[in-house]
Amino acid sequence: MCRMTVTLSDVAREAGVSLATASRAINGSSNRTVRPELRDKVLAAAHRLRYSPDANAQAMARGRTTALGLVVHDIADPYFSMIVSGVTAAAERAGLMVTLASTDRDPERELAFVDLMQRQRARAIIVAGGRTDDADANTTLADALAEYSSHGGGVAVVGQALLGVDTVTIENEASTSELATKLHGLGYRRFAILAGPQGHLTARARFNGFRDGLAALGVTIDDARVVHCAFTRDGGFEGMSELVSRGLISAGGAGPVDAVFAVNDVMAVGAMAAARAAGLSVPGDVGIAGFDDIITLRDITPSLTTIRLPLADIGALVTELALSPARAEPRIVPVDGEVIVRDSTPRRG
Amino acid sequence: MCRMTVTLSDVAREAGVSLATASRAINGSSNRTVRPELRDKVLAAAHRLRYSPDANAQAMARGRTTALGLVVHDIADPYFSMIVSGVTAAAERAGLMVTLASTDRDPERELAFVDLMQRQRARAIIVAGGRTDDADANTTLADALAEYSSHGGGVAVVGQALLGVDTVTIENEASTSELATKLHGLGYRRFAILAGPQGHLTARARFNGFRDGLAALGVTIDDARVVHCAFTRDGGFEGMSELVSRGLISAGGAGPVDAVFAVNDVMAVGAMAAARAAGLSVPGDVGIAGFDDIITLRDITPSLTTIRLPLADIGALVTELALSPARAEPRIVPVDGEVIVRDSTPRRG
DNA sequence: TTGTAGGCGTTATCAA
DNA sequence: TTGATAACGCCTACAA
Repeated sequence: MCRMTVTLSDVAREAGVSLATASRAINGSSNRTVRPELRDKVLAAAHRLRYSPDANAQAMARGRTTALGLVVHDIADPYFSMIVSGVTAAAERAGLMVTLASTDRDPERELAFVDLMQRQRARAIIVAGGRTDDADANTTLADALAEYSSHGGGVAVVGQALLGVDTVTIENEASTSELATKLHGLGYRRFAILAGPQGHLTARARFNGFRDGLAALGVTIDDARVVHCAFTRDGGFEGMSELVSRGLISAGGAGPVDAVFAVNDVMAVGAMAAARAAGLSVPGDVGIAGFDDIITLRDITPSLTTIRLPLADIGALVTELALSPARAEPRIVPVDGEVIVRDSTPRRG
Repeated sequence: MCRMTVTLSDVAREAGVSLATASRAINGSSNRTVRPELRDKVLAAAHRLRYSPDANAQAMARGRTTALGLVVHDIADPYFSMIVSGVTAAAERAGLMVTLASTDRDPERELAFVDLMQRQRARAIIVAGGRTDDADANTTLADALAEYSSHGGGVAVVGQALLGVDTVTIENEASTSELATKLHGLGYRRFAILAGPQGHLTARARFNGFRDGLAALGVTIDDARVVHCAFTRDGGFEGMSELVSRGLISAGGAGPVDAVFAVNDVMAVGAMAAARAAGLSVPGDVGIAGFDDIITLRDITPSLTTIRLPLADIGALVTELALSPARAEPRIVPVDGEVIVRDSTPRRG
């Protein structure tokens, strides 16, 4: 039934060769030097005994592992699951296995995972997900990553470049600025913004870019039209409800606001739901735009004006960064978003 | 810069104690026996030297790891990412790290991953995702899992109970049968089905359940109204387009079909898009129902009649199964779906 | 309570 | 080309 584990020694004995030879035959070590005849004998023995190499022992002997650590805020969020998809694909290509942690934005859990990967001697760690402006948390994480990195581990993050490591940054400002310009070009003039949580840097960047884009066109957004809310569907719902209850949006597009920009797609969808719940029509009474171009939401009605991010590519990219030899200076790789205008913001007569 | 790795020996020397004592102090081994005074000295030394235990070495010495393998078909699919979310949460509670593979439904990659986890001596392997009727692939996978299991690894799958291991099954037939009954109760009589791929067992079960539920009410579905298509959004789109082009669905609900059941939500959404693209209205011209109750799609318009699955719970459940001591007989844990009627299938006058 | 020493399964060095 | 044998970093009887 459950005989002891078969080790390489067993295989060697079975094949009538030395341990060293068996090792060489099975993994074709550096100097490919083992007579085919013996090699086959070893392989046959290994197969016969159902030998399975112990990866932990190999890792120890070789001094390197085959693990890649990946931290995301929330794996159930389509934004992250798409990035993870890109990472797993790239990792598989690189012959690595990915160890995943979904930390729910908890700095302590992020830290714990970095420590865990450090102990696992993982080859690299990837951190996905925007930071907040919690300087302590960022510093602590940066320190942990630096410590890990100083022992030869690769590190890369997607988000803001403030962890002192290779980073894939999203051109949030530029993209939202462009979105603002396009919406303006479509005839929108009176904007409100569902700006996400206060300390959320990605949310902030998207908000700033949008506001600045408008400012460049001479349009300003007063504070009463900026609602801070959770970075989630429910946050969008509540934010929009707030706008409605403030009397900013009303039927016939006659309200003080003719378009709402939500700093991500799921918020935008929540906002749409809130609008409907309030008896308002989108885009009839108000236009709505989001950010991310989440695939699952591509069939929403009306189709959502948004900014497309190549999330899977970003995952692949950050993996390459994490795996490539470290530079003295951290590399920053900016990724552009593409504004996509759809039915949720038709031309405003 | 990159000094050699700090080992436990270094810590022991620095603390002026033996290796054994250092080991006991740091991990508080079985018999908690180490004078507080010494313990503190060791801990201080460890901290001073920035000691990080080598998990691989520990795994080898202890003879057990802390890894949990998880295979899904496609991590970018919200169905799976939700399950993964449940698994990662449960794994964290159990003090395990999860190693993820997204296999894109490729049997060879599934196998490769099981083998990989076998070599890693992972504590357990979880396989999420319905099987196909490819007997060879199923047998091969079952064998690999059995082999793994015979070495003491835990195994559990969510899907069909044909791998000979603990399984969380979805009550596909019962749920879809109930859905059929409810739709019938709402006045629908002339159904078409977007049935998914031919060999896909989950798709088949959902189709069968729906058909049987109708049959019990004296309603039959002839083959012309069953379209096989990919288990994806695009599959749903194409399937619906096919139905339309066959002249089965037309404006005013006057066509031969008054409701379409898609075997999952993303297909249903694709079908909605196709209906719209064909100038048809949902639910005006045709009702549509799906399966899964994907959260991200909960705000789709019209809101989708579907069957809710507690996906995160399923993830937690399958994790518990995988981690609990193996039984002689595989356990089968059925999970019910809950029919949720929404706007996409209003009462039919 | 602490220390000594053997072992975990491989790889790698160095002779033969 | 092959084979002893020493690491690899840690845990754990067993002995002191």
